[in-house]
Amino acid sequence: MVNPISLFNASCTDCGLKKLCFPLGLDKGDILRLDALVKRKPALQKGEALFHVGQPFQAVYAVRAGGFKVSTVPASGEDKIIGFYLPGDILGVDALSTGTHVSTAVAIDTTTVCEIPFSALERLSLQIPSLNHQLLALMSKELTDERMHAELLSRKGAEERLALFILWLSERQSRRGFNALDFRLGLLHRDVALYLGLTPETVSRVLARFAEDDILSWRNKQLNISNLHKLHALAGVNESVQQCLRA
Amino acid sequence: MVNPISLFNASCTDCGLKKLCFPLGLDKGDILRLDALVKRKPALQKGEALFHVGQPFQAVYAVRAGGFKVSTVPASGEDKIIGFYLPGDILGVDALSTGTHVSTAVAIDTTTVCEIPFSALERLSLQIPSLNHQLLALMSKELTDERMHAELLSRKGAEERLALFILWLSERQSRRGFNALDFRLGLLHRDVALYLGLTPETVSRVLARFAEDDILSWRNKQLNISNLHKLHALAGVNESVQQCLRA
DNA sequence: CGTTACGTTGAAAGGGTTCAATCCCTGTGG
DNA sequence: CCACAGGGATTGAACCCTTTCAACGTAACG
Repeated sequence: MVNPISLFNASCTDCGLKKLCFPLGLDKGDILRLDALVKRKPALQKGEALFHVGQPFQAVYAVRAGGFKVSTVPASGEDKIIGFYLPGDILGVDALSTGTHVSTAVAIDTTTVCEIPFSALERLSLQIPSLNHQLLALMSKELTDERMHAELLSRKGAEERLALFILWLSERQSRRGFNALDFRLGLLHRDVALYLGLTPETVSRVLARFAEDDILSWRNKQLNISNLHKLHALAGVNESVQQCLRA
Repeated sequence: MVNPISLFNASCTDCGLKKLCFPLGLDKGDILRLDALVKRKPALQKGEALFHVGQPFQAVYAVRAGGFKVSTVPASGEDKIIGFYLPGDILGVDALSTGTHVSTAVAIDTTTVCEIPFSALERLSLQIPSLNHQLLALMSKELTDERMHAELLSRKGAEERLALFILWLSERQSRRGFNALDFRLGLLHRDVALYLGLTPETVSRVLARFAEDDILSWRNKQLNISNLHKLHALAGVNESVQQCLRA
């Protein structure tokens, strides 16, 4: 019989997400050294927190399945939401400079992560230049994401914000090898509203309008984009945003 | 006679900003090695660009005097503004992962910078762990700043946005050793508006209200805060924002 | 099957934007 | 030294969109 734990404990080498995750750009030997640091953790249930504001920073986490919403307050996402993390994303690095987590990550679904103790990672990165570069690139990605968030929030209209947000999600889906036009989205309207600086009511109304115009439908956590072109137009995508989308 | 170029070419060791800049946390010898990489550049005039969107990434820059506004478009800040950089700040790192600048930095005053070639910096950082850590901390600071930007943009009211923004500037001033309640601010209302997702008209109106209520005055590029307490109240500062402010 | 939380829909109200006119400051040239 | 031009700042009024508050519908869970 195949060991049932083998999948759970899949090494970085075998992981389907290695092209999105840390191993990107590392050679086989280095991946093994990285792999030795990684601790696979038992799954978190929806609503459980991976880390809290104020907690000491000890590790970064790679999402394997499920996802997180991250907010700046201890409560489970009642305040402003500053980001979403999906499979292949790495979270926790925002605590790097202070040594203390400044945000709280809450699972939006049943979620599994890989834990990578940071002190060991930092030590290893001094020996593997490309890993060090990876670390910087990771921070850079965080920066790009946060910038996209600001871009979203600076849009005046609710339609623009939502259209661009969904376009972004779609882009992220396709990067993970999933269908970019039809995918599951475990987020609540409320979460999206908190992320975009809107109210759930507005989100609902805009989505209704989108459905009306045959642009997309989002029912029962399933998002289906039927007219990508119109969505692009509504989002007001320009060159610089295009770059952020691709990043 | 004292060599007039000596001030211009002041080493990191003698620089008044070393507590804010890269050398932070480095010992004397390492500062010298860092210093060897730094190129002091002639001053930029108001409106001149330090780097453009699309330009290859070769160096990061530390602001010595003056300041920059950074936007995501090639034109000189006509579109959305994503950040301001003041003395002691380091800019350019957002190009790190792509190798190409994704933003344009334009001087808002007569401005002098130190240029640090990045490839050399990255090489040196592999030899000096604390410098490597500095690099990560720098990225982390960029992240915090961008998060603050998102925080500002997610505020619903114009008063809240402006109040918090000014509070933030004040905090940055005091960190540089300047008067936190009365300082020069080379920004146009228009720049602030573009940064905060508002119109110049709204900024003007809110500032008029602030002056009316004896909270602050901003005339002729001179900003004077007369009632910090009220400003805090208007900004709706909470714990997590407080942390961002201090960061 | 009922409870709870989320989603939807409606009408009213508030605040920022927009557009346009005027003012003010700066720097320029006569 | 003064006059003029230009860009930015101010002020006013009308409009539009989001928020707010409330009620109702609906899906998931025990």
